[in-house]
Amino acid sequence: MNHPQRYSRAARVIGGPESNLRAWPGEIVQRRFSSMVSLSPEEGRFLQDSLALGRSHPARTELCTAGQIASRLCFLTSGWACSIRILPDGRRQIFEFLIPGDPLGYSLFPRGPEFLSVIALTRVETVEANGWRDLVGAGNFAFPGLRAAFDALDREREQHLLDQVTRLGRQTAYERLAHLLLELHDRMARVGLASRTSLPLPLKQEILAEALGLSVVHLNRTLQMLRRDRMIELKAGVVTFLAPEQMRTIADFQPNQARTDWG
Amino acid sequence: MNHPQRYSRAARVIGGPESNLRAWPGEIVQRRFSSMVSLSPEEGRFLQDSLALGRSHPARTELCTAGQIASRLCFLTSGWACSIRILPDGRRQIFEFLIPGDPLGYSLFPRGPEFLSVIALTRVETVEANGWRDLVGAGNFAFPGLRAAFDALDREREQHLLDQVTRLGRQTAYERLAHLLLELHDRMARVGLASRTSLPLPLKQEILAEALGLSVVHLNRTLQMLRRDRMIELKAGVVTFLAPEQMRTIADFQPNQARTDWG
DNA sequence: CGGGCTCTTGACACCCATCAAAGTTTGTGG
DNA sequence: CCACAAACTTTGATGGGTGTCAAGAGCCCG
Repeated sequence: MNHPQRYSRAARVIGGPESNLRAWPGEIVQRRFSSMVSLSPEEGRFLQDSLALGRSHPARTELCTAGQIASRLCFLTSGWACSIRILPDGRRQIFEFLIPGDPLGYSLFPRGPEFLSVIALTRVETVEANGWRDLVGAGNFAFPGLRAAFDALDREREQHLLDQVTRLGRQTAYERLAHLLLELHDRMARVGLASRTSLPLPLKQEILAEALGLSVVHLNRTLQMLRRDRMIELKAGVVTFLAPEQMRTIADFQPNQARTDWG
Repeated sequence: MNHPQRYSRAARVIGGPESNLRAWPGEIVQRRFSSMVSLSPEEGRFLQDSLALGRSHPARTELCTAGQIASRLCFLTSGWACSIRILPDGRRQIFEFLIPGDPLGYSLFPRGPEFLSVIALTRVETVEANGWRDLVGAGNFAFPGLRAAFDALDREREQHLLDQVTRLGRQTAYERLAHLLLELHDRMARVGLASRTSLPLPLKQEILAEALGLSVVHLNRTLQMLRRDRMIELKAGVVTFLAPEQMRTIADFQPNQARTDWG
């Protein structure tokens, strides 16, 4: 189901993110960490050196279950995934979207799929990190920046969940969708995968509906309302924001607050 | 606004939980920890000795903001509280209820009240714990049981949030309310504050509505449907479960999975 | 060119919010 | 202990947001 592939650091030289060659997967993880904290040169090197085994997974694959201890620390380096719960009667609720740079449930504890599963929404590339045992969970003061980064990742995940609760509990379909699009744009932009006004969004409307607690039909109509109001354009899987400030107000969108260095 | 009061361990002798005298507040925290992990005698003693300053807060008081670093570790020893977000237009969304034994946002990071606030729903007693710096966050292997307990607390909070998302996103009002009541009963029973079939619930319907993303009126009607279907009785702030198994099926309620010792 | 997917649109029903007002309980002061 | 006010619960009427069912349109891919 997945195809292991080893990277050497040399690959970094030949392929940047814009290159046609396969990009060095550490690039995106590096950007993700830098968007939250400042790493020392040693920490940056440790991070790069720890990233070893790359894998590719087709869409719809289960990337990890909460049923197994996530002993290996993995990052998404390309593609989209989500964490989801499936109810016995087939209803599906998406908790959170995962984009390149995000960790794959590194804090998962053995719990069944009725608790949570992580599923690839597109073709996805992951990279496995080694030597993190002493950094995650147990304290390690040799790399305070990396520790801070993991704390920030936890806080960011918490913010995503709380925002998700607020959307579902207290916002209309229109506000929900606007808020989610702004969140995704914000996150993608922070790792350099979105321009200031546009967002590549390779998701079926069914997926957005499952995240926002709506039916596909109603999600479609809401999307069209956003277009009719000239809030967004949507062509070929790319959302363009036409009135981002107004949208932020309508959706009560608060930008991410998890970063620790405000300088 | 709050009235500090010092406890000595001797207080444990004179007042048990059923006593008219003020109960030793560590009792409930002890039960909370024991419901998740097995503590060694030394760990139990450390836990008890760390609990020092008790405080009392009237209902509607703000217990802690996400705006201040929660440098002090606090536990709720009596009464109910909740974590909540208030939108600019006044809409309110409750994220989670806090019951006796629960920690009060110990992992909070400086973020404003537009992120999250913790508010007392009834008169509330808290107790402050000292000497935990090295146990929470940084690794401490002298007390593996306590470390495991904090991990379990994190996982439980995560479960509550994911359940909350599922309720709001994919369940009907009837299922939502049933699920929440079962969760609260489960949690209260685990710390010895609920019998096998009943649950003291000192909450206004308005509060339940704010947690479940419903209007007060509709929450009231849903409550009556549960009564009409002879699922519950509700008298004088006490819920009695008449068909708990059937209710679990309807609400797809999964009991807590965060505990580490399954023996 | 045909067969799935996905997106879109329409019709209809229902769940739930809102507004309003009547009951009921709780709290408070005399 | 009573009287009264305030808060909370309950009930009714009405409208709107959203789900469901169904069918057509666009698109991709074999």
